Amino acid sequence: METTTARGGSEDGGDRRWERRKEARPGEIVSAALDCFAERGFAATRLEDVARRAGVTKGTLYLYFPNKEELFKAVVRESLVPHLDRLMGREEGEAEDPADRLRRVITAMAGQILGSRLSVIPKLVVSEAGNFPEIARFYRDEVIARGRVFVAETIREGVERGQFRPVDPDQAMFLLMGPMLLAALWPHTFGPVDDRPFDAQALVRTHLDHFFRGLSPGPDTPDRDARSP
Amino acid sequence: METTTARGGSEDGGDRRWERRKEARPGEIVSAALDCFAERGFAATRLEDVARRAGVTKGTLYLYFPNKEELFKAVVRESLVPHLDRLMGREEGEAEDPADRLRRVITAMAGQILGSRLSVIPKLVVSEAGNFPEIARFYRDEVIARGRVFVAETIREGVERGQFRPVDPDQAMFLLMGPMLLAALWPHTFGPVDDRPFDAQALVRTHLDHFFRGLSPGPDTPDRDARSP
Amino acid sequence: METTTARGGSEDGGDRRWERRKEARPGEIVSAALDCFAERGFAATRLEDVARRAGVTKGTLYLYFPNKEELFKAVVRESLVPHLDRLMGREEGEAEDPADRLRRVITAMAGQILGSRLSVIPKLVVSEAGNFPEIARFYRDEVIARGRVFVAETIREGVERGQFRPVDPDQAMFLLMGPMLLAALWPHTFGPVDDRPFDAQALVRTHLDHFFRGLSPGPDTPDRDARSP
Amino acid sequence: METTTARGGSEDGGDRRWERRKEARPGEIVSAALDCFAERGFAATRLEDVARRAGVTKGTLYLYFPNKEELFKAVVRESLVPHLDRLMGREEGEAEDPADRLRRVITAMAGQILGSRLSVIPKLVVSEAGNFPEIARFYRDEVIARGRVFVAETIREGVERGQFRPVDPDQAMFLLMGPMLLAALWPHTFGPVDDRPFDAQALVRTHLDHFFRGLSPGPDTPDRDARSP
DNA sequence: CATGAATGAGATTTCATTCAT
DNA sequence: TATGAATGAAATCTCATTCAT
Repeated sequence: METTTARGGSEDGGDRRWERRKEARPGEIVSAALDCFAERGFAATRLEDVARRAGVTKGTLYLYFPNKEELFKAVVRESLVPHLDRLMGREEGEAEDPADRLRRVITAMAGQILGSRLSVIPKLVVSEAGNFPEIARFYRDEVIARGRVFVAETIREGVERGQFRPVDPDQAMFLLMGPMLLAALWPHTFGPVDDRPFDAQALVRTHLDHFFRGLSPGPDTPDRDARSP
Repeated sequence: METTTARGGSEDGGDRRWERRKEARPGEIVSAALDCFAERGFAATRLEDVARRAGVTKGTLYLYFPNKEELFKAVVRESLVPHLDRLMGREEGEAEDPADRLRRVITAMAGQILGSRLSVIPKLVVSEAGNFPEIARFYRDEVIARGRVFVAETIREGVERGQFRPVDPDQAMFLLMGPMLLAALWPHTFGPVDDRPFDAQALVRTHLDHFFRGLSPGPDTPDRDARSP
Repeated sequence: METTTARGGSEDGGDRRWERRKEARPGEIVSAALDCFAERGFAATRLEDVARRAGVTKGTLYLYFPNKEELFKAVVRESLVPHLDRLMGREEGEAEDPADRLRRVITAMAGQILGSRLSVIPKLVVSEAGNFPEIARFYRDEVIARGRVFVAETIREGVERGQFRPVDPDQAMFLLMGPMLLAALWPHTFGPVDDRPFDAQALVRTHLDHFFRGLSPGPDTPDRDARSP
Repeated sequence: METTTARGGSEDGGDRRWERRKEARPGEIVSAALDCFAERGFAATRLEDVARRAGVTKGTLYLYFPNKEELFKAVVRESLVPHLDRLMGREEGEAEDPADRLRRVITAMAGQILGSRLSVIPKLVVSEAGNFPEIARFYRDEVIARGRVFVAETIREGVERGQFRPVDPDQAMFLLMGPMLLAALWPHTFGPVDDRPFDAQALVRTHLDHFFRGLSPGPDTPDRDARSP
């Protein structure tokens, strides 16, 4: 469908250079859309702005994407998913222990996603999911599910190895991702109005440190009261 | 779901328009607005919907609120802020130690906010802050700032007492609130499309447990690498 | 200032002083309306502003005037017409010759009308006549007609006396009033955006001078070409 | 009076919407706007009426004019200004003496402007200037200023040549334009309610005659009293 | 493929007017 | 007589989407 960063090398070499645009278009549009969404949000972005930034006209957008929503899905698919695939893909030798692997992936996420314009995507999803369930479904399937499996498996492995104390892997995943989400949303939400500096990278480092402390199978159990009130 | 106060028919003799209820109106409107915002989000909510649900006409809205944005701020001010004030107010004797106090407040927040329709408010703020900076500023001043002080002070006190290991109170606050935010956003974002049950209360309990573990001044420091990559 | 007219001395003397307001009300409202109309024009004036300035509420306005249009007519009737009646009323001895009489009246008009907030009224009439024919009719009957008769008669008298050259009295009236109208409209139209000073009084003096020159039965007829092209 | 291009039915196969006539549209819209403004005034004209009369939809208006005010300015710019430029442009040989030139221009104005629907424009400006200062400024710059220069210079020239008695050129301009303004406003103000015929052309002829009489450097000065009262 | 003129369905906001009190 | 809460009908302006060219 419409595609992609794609264009997997196939006919690329041909001499019909003047047709290059045709194949580049969708990618250019998607990139322009991400920029616009990042600046103004989904609803407030006018397709005309996207078109202008992509160097085409509004009509052209509709040649590649049936509507604004699909354009948004394309943005997620093209911009975020490949990153995540790369990040979470098993390394070659993969002798890493679970903690190291999580640390590596989360740190890379912090660097490559939180530190880039991609960090708006979670905000966009949160914002639009309600009115565009299709977006929610898509994001859950394409992004959340991948992360869920990766984190939960890694946690489970760590628990099995006795490296982590016994925890519910799913809950652990939420605990791991919570501060990450906050770090992603904060600059887009309060950045422009808050004067205190916000260092997402530092926060993530502290988070990882704290997270693994809490996960370590230490002898003491400080929970006086973990029951509900 | 259409109305509430309703109006029965239209030509029926009993004309319940022109009811003067100056006292009750603002509250009813705010409540109706919260419902509508919860269902459709801020931007997608039409003032006509709010009016209908509150049993008044569009014009009446403007009698009490100068514009949509102020209506939103009123929702936050009337619905959320009083809760927070109550939650974070010092108890009578207040001999609690810092951990107990945090635990109590967070648990109450989970019960009273995460478990209610108020949980949409953070989502609304995240969604609309970009286009309505005034909302962001307002929320930061009225909500975030309050919480920031409370949490940071409590953490600091715990650190001073030697109850917590030395941490930056501000970062600790983000770590504490991250999973809370996730718990608030999740149902409104993926609730309708995700089949797995999501138990915010249980997540918060686990979170608190894990959070204080990570904060305990245990002897071992498992951070192999807390430096940036 | 309040105005004028009305309340024709009849029961005024009574001791029921506390009821005075009731009788003063219409006048106060009319005066407030004139102020508002002067500041913002007819259409842009909100009845709420009029009410506030008159120290009453919107509803009260409707006790005295059935609608905005009638309020406007009342303004003209109460504010302008009495002035004109006084201005154009024959003096006691009235031995004046026509030129002196015109000069006196026009000069007084310049002083009392052009120099006061009453000068907006012509502007309001021009502005609203199209949408409110009733206003046009009313103004023509109550204001224009009076002036028409006065000026035309005086001119005719001057012509008969041989003091003025023979002219059509009606056309002469338009020629006399044209610059007066311009002097009334200019400040309300271009005053706020034009930096050059505009001295209506001086203009009127020059106008009278020039007007009577043109009217004097001099020997020479400079019109090379008074025919239409 | 309703429409023009019309659209016949609605379900009929021949769909005449979606006609692309980029060249013609702005002119048609401006013309339709002038008609509407003439009928109802600026504020009371709904853009929907303009659109319907121009045979387009509301949205199309905004393709060519960013807002109602700009549409009005376009009307003035396209309809009135070119006329004036033509009228006041120097003739070829231009040996005319000042009086002849003024006479020619004013007579042409009377014929081409007073005698056409363009005569509403002054009325519109007077009506709306208060609420739309931008319109006032624009009109002063584009129309008044041109006329001011032309008339004042011509008068000055006449004075220098000894053809006119010494007068302040600016005041003379107001005196010249006063009756012209009256002639323009009258039909739009009292035309529909006044039964007496109003012959603007004849009035202008008389005005010119009278104006130049008053300007002629005759020996006698009839002003007994040109000083302020 | 691409264009961009044209559409048309709203959405917020304003205010003259009404009427229960 | 007076109030002022409530109404409801616009009116401007926006923008995703369509489609003739």
